Amino acid sequence: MPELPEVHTITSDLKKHILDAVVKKVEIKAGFSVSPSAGVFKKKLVGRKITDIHRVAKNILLGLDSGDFLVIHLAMTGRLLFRKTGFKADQWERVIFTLEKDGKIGELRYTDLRMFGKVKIINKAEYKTLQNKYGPDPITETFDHYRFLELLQNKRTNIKNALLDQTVISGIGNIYANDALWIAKIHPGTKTSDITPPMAKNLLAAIRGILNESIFNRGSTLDDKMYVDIFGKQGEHQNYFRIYGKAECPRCYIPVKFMKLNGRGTYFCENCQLKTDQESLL
DNA sequence: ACAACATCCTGCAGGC
DNA sequence: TGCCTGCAGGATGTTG
Ligand SMILES: [Zn+2]
Repeated sequence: MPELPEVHTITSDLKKHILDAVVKKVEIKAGFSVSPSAGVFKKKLVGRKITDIHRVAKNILLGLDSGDFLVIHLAMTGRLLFRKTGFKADQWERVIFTLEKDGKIGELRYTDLRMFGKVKIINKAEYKTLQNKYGPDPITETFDHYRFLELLQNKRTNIKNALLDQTVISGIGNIYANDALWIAKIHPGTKTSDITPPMAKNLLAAIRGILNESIFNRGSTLDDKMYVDIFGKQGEHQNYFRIYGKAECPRCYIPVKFMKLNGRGTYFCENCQLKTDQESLL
């Protein structure tokens, strides 16, 4: 599923290929809703130049020369595919943007099997609101583990659920939450109130480490093949998962435990992931 | 106020 | 074979 590394990969590829492109045509497929509704959406987009491309949390933002932003959130099954006009139709096409850059025409296709994703145009004020609702970004923002711990402890829940809360820290999804907790040797069910500064330090380093590693590997493509880059190519980081989807702990060589935590699949090792500060036991 | 739960939707796997 | 159930999980709306 697209989390920070996958959205980062897509955003940086888009920056290389469609920055300064002009939107020539927009087609919204039946059954899919954009915001504002189709007529206004097209009017705000056709003829506009894409002057800026960046990521906010798991959103892809395309800044327009009108001052508006096209915001795309892929949720779980959304894809952005960059195709030559006439390239065979993709599965689950929802919105087709025809773009012109340097006299060449191409298409940016938003496809989404389950249609949980969002495609919308927002103005500058709404952009500010969007930015402000998220917790700090572990890749693009500098903050220390004391600040991180403070944010975590604003939530009275377990640590894994807090990591998935985008208002605490942005960009982490279920896969990297599982793996970061394994790297930091923290049990996913640990209450945020039981996290100590050394644990927060390890965890923040684990989060930054695993996200950067996945960015290097161009993201993770699961067996469902849902995440691919803008050229339809799979990521590689699924080959380096630590605990997510694993049967055996790579540190202890014992079976991995699986449970549902707040409704999400949670993998952990009951031997090396504890609910206490492991340093303090020494 | 806020944590936990239900919901949106489709495709696929597993059981009978 | 084919029907049914459950599962996947990001974000939001609802419940307690
Ligand atoms: Zn272990």
